[in-house]
Amino acid sequence: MTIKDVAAYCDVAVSTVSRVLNNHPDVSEDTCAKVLAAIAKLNYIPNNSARDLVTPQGDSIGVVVRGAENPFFTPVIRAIEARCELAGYTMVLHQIPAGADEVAAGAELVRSKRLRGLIFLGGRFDYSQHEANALGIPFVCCTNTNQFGDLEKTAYSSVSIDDFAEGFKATNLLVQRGHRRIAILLDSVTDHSVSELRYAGYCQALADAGIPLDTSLVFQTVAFSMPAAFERVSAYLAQSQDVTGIFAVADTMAIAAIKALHNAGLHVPQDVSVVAIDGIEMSLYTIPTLTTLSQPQETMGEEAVSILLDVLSGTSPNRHVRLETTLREGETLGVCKN
Amino acid sequence: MTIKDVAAYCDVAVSTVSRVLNNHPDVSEDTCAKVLAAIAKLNYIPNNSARDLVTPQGDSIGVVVRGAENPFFTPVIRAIEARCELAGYTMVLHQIPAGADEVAAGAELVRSKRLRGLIFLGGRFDYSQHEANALGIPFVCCTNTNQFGDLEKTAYSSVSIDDFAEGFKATNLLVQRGHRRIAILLDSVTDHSVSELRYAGYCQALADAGIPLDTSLVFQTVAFSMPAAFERVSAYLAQSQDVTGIFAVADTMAIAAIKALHNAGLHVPQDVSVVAIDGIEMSLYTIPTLTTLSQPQETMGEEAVSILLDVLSGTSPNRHVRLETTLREGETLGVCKN
DNA sequence: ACTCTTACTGGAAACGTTTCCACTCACCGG
DNA sequence: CCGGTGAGTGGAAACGTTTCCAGTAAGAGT
Repeated sequence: MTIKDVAAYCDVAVSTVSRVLNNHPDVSEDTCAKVLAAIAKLNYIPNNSARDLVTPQGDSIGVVVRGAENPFFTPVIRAIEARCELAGYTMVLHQIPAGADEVAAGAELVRSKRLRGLIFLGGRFDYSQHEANALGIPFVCCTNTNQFGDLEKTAYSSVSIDDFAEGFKATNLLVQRGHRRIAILLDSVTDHSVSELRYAGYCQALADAGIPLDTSLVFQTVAFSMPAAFERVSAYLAQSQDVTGIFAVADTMAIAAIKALHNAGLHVPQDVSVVAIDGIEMSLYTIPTLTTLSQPQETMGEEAVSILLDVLSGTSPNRHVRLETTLREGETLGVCKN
Repeated sequence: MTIKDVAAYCDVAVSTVSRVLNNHPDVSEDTCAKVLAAIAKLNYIPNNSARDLVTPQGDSIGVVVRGAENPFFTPVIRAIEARCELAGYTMVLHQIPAGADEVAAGAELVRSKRLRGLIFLGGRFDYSQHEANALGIPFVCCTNTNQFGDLEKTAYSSVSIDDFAEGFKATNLLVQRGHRRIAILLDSVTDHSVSELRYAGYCQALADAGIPLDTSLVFQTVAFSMPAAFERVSAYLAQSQDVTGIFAVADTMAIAAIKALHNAGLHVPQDVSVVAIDGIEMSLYTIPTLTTLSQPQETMGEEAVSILLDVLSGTSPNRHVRLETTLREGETLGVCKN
């Protein structure tokens, strides 16, 4: 069933059918109606590959998600897909393990699919010119931003919160309530991920409060995983219970930490306060409700697509967008009693 | 940068380059090496549209997810994508609102992308021959199965648990511990979704135990949403607190219910027991840990793709696969004290 | 009645592949 | 020395579109 069959069926040229298909202006009403009827009757479906072939550009946008098991990404991805759809693009989702190299995965995706742009979710915040060249198409780094480098010169775009500032803010929530034994629960401080920036904010907040950094309170885990976070906190509590506040860089980890505290017989927030960053829906329903700096997940996804479309259309150069969190006050933050 | 450029660059015919690209046997080692070098040097990327055009079949499998905000689907989708990738297919994900019509969405997807098969996640369990025809390509209904119709004659495949039996089992967990005021928290009992079957199992379990069905204990909500479940349970508790057991057809709803109970001053499981079906990771970390019948999420996704590939290759006709749940014993199930 | 527009339509090239067919050349056996 | 074989290669058709260009017919203006 091709355009030719349709053309033959209603005795017009293929070009006429094509015009009808693409809403071209100069085609008479009768012809248009006739063709439309034939299309419906024959249940004709245009072949997108052929269309893609002749039109210069593809119509797909790749999304590489590192650590998609984190429910934080779900609304972001949904927003991206919706926005892509609206703009006539197809979202091609590719999920990679938390430890994997998203640039390599992205390059592979570019190579095998017909992508016009790429969005990285949960990757690093830092990409070299060389990596950008290797990718060869515009890309947006979503959910984290390089705070250290010179953003003006980057060969890519980004949309994120100010991770340093938010890490600082979260830690400060604890500091202001008198906590001094404040642990941080994070991924890795050296992989150029969001953890590194939030950790820097944590360090700054401690420093400003005159609290020396105690590395035994830096709970590094892997992959934002709940089991890992649970184990790490449990292991610490088995040794010592002097911690009074925990700043988790992700809601999921915070929830796992609360469970670990609970299992160790500690109460939140009476014995230990917990704050996090993310604002996933689930953390509204934990007991106690999580206090967290909520990220605008939908907006992030939408903004990522918007930026990409702008760059693709040449409307604007690469840019870096910072969004605000909102403090979602839960029940896990209390005054330090010690 | 096309295959012609590569051919010109190393002074061979395009057909030769094509052969190298597709690992055809009869091409000499020297030529092969020469072409490969040129490809690398020129950074040539084959145009998939052109390839798709000439090869008879597309390489995409569509996945329509209804209510993707449910974290239950996350591992399923990941498994589907991994399996597609392995088989050389591209997964095209399309998320639709909980109330939407997945067949219409699927048809639209088939129309616009170049799909070979389709997987429905979280849709209905029942599809008519007419709908199958309209879709025009093989599809798998994943996560639920028609228990009422004659499966042998269906024009589609499915992979799921035995929703009726599991609904029965879950309810029985409560019955066996002496509960008689057992509520069910579900979506809609009449939309041919998973809720309907689990509800039937619930009714059966009650009937077997000689407990009359009390429709005021049937908590219908919409869209498996946590806020809706929370509101529904809260509203009931504001009227009456005589319920001693709740069977939630999804973990998410159970978690919301537990929160509602907690806010109403009731303890789980001392005052009210809660059981659910799903087994999402998060429910291992709730306080108390959720007792749930855990579905093999990865296996479901993998199986869905396997079936689809078999049907596509003609290896086997449409088939219906039933998987087993495993009881994940948490802390939300207790003996009825009344 | 003749040209000039205007409105529409048809024909054909082009997009970048794959694959079939035909061709060349070296080599082998007779 | 010659026909046959087979490996390697080139040429060209085909896939289903879009779009440019040319063409036709009708209607308007002279």
